[in-house]
Amino acid sequence: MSLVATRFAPSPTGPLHIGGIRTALFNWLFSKNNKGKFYLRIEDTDKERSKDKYKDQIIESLKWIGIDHDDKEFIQSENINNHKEIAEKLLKNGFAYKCYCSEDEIKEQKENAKKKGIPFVYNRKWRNPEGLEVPKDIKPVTRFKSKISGDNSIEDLVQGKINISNSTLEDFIIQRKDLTPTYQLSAVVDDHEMNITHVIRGDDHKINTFKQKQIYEALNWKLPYFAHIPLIHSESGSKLSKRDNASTIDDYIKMGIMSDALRNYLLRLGWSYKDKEIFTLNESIELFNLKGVGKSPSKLDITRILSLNEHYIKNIDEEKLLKLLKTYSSNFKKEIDDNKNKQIIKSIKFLKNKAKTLEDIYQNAQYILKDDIEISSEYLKLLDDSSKAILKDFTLDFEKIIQINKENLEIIIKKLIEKNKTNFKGVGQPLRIALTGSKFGPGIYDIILSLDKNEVLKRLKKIN
RNA sequence: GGUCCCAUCGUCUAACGGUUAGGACAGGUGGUUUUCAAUCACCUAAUCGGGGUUCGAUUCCCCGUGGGACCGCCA
Repeated sequence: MSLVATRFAPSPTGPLHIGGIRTALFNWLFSKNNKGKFYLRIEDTDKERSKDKYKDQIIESLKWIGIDHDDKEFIQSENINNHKEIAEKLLKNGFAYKCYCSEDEIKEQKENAKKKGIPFVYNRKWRNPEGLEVPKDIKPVTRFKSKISGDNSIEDLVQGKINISNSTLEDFIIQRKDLTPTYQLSAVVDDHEMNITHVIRGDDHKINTFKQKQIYEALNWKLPYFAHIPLIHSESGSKLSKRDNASTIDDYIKMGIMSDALRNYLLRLGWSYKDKEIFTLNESIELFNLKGVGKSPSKLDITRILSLNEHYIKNIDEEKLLKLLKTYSSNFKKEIDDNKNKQIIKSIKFLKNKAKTLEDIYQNAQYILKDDIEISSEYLKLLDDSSKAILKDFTLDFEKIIQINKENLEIIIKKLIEKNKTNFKGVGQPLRIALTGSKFGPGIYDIILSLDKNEVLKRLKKIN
């Protein structure tokens, strides 16, 4: 058994959002840093909302960002018999009891509490069933016999010591009326069976910890370490939810964000190491620790993601960038034909300098990717007679060039500028429009040099 | 409402109780430039408020204020 084991335990009730990805990342990083294990557990005990397609999507998302789990993923519902057995054991040993309250009764208690402005805590009616008659028409739930008095505390690896008064904890349900176990029970049983040593999760689970701790104690099981990391907030300032826009991994992939960039962004969101901003995967494994995790929630900042992405686009190996671009294009745009590879590699040096996303590269490479350049009427208007004359002159000179390079092109263009008493723009803009169909894009020399000579001539002649 | 947690530039964050409170992103100004960019130089910008403790608080304590999480037969 290894010293450290962590797990990521999402419920497959929707696509993973990046808060979840970050939790997974921190767990993964922590276990890698400690040369331990990292497991994935699919918490699918809510049968109505759990979907296989989400399970697959979650696994895909993790894989995309570079997180791999040890062993096969653990499916919580497959362990349901064990959960039930433990519930029985708790019942038998007096740590839990059957509660025959009807749903209406509970509802009434809740409304009363609301009216009085006091917090709702189930009134523990069936904790002591003496003198109560068991109703025949009600299937009972199983409740855990929570401590009523005293204080309780946990030593959290991120939050420090957290105290709570036991009186605020209710006798929570561990088994539904259909006898299926609830989260509080299943999570504890599975964490125990999987020998999880460190539970790293969002701090929305903080209160659960006190409930779960009591289950551990009742069973005489060793309590794992807990680390509750602060949540990621949306721009609006509240907990990131599945309903927020652009918060799933797929949304970022679609935007043309690369996994390294997102990984780096998520790493630095809530965690820091001195002044360091850029971390390779290996660096992040070596340097990650729980001490560096802050306590306050952080806001999602898309410009930061973009700027990190820009950094990675500029620094990644060009062959790899081409591969990513092609994957991106075939997934979300138009497939890039292999016969364009050589040309793109040649151009990627300057294309990547003006891109924040893969989509930007794709857009700026349109003049290469499209065999037929279309010029919108708006731009066509810019090509007046004098511009056309310049293009014609350029064509004549260009045809004569034997060795096409920047120096030779400069000579021609300089000559044209002088002859027409204009500036570089006077020559550059018509050329750009003729060759790319756009006013924006890479430098003129870059464009010409990256196109085949015949292709340049073809495009120029089409204008005149 | 109850319980718990949090609080440094707009954002992400540094700072053994002693720093001109640092960095990054964004923003601004200027240089370079054929468009858009990129790039280079420089600049703006923060310790939530009030009390303590201390020779000295961003840092420790208390109160307030603000924000968040939880309060499901969801996980």
